[in-house]
Amino acid sequence: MTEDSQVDPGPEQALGTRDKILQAAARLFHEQGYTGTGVATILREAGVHTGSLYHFFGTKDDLLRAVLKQYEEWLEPVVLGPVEASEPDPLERVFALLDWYRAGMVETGCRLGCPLGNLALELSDTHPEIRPHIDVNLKNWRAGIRRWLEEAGDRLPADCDRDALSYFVLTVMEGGLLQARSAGDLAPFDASVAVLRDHFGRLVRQAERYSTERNT
Amino acid sequence: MTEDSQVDPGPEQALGTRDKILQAAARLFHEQGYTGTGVATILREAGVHTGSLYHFFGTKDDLLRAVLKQYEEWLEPVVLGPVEASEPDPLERVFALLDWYRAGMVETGCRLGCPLGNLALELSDTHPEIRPHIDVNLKNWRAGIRRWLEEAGDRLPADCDRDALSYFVLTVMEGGLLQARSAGDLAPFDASVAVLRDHFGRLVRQAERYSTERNT
DNA sequence: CCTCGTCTTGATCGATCATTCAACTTGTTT
DNA sequence: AAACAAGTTGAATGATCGATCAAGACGAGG
Repeated sequence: MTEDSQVDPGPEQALGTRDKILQAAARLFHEQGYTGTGVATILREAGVHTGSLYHFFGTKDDLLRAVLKQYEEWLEPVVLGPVEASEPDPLERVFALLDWYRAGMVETGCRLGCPLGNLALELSDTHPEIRPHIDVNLKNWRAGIRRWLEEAGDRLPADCDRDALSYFVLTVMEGGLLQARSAGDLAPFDASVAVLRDHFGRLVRQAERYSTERNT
Repeated sequence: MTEDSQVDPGPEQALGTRDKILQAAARLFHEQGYTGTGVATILREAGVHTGSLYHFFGTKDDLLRAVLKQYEEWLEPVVLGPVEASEPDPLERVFALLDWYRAGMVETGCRLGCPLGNLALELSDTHPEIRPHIDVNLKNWRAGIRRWLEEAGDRLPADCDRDALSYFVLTVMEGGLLQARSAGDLAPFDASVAVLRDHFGRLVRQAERYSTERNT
């Protein structure tokens, strides 16, 4: 019996035990937070047993680290890649990213928000050994955004601090999501994105102004 | 013995049992989060016993609500008032507020951050009955900021959406703090505030430009 | 067929979780 | 001084916490 007997299990069922745990843990940490999620719940949702979890992950902390590692690996293929594929304009990619997050919030009725942001605020004080792992993720996000800003070339003013601006985009995203979740309404997020767009508009117009001056 | 015997207890010791619990709970929720703080810890830090806590607060949830209520009452006297007293310029008050938060982060070595923001991300999904209480607090903050923006009058462009801008200021604050705590460094916060200041500068210059045009 | 390493099963551990409660002290009212 | 409410004490509850571990299942290599 080298071939599969009976039915072909769906791709969801085909996950190995380790991946089932990882998937369930990621979802539950996102929904309920790290401290708020018990190991027993992860086991139940993943459909595995105690020993399996502790076979692959020595500790609940280790499991969290594995989840954060997976987030690192997903950034390019799941987040940045699709955005770059759907939006050629580097500056518009910033807002496509924000829209992507917005769509996620609409789907869940203003719940959940950013998994990294949630863990960041929950754990960066109490779990010092976890903080760097969250920081690496945010750093990668920021590097992706900065790449777009640099691609934009002279469409942004030459003296514009693209590093600070890449921090700023993440800031707007996380801060906007925080307020949207508290309000149960996307208005705070939308208002924040609108102001960010206004700011980008001013930067672009300033760069255009300089460029036309140079050509006369 | 109608008069106090022996020593006059310091103002810290003079707190009633209820206030001691409230103070300890507020501090611990801020440091460790709501889920991460056990009732036993609150009792130990407050120096009271089980029954006392449940005499004044029927539930851990009720205690959290009382903490949030206290935050509401503290906003004017502890936050907005001092900022307004120290900084007469309404626009500069926005940045004085951000500086006030920054100073708190410096004191604690980039720890803690905003107590409301922490609770917002931790609980707005899992504790739906708490979410409105957090939202009211954020709404009050925003109202205070919007008051300043309106005081600024025509120093901001007439078509400038002050409501969106007040959302935006809070967004920058919370988003900047989140990144600063993850990084263990204030650079993300400072970079974000710098961009915000740049944006305000552009708004003010736009308003000035319009005003001089009108006068010629 | 046997054995070894990988993985799974599930009972079990002590610690901690939020909460309850009856007994007790204290201060005020009559 | 009797009565009563307000507040305190601390033991005890069952539930759940993260983690351990011995026993078994399973496939691969000899």
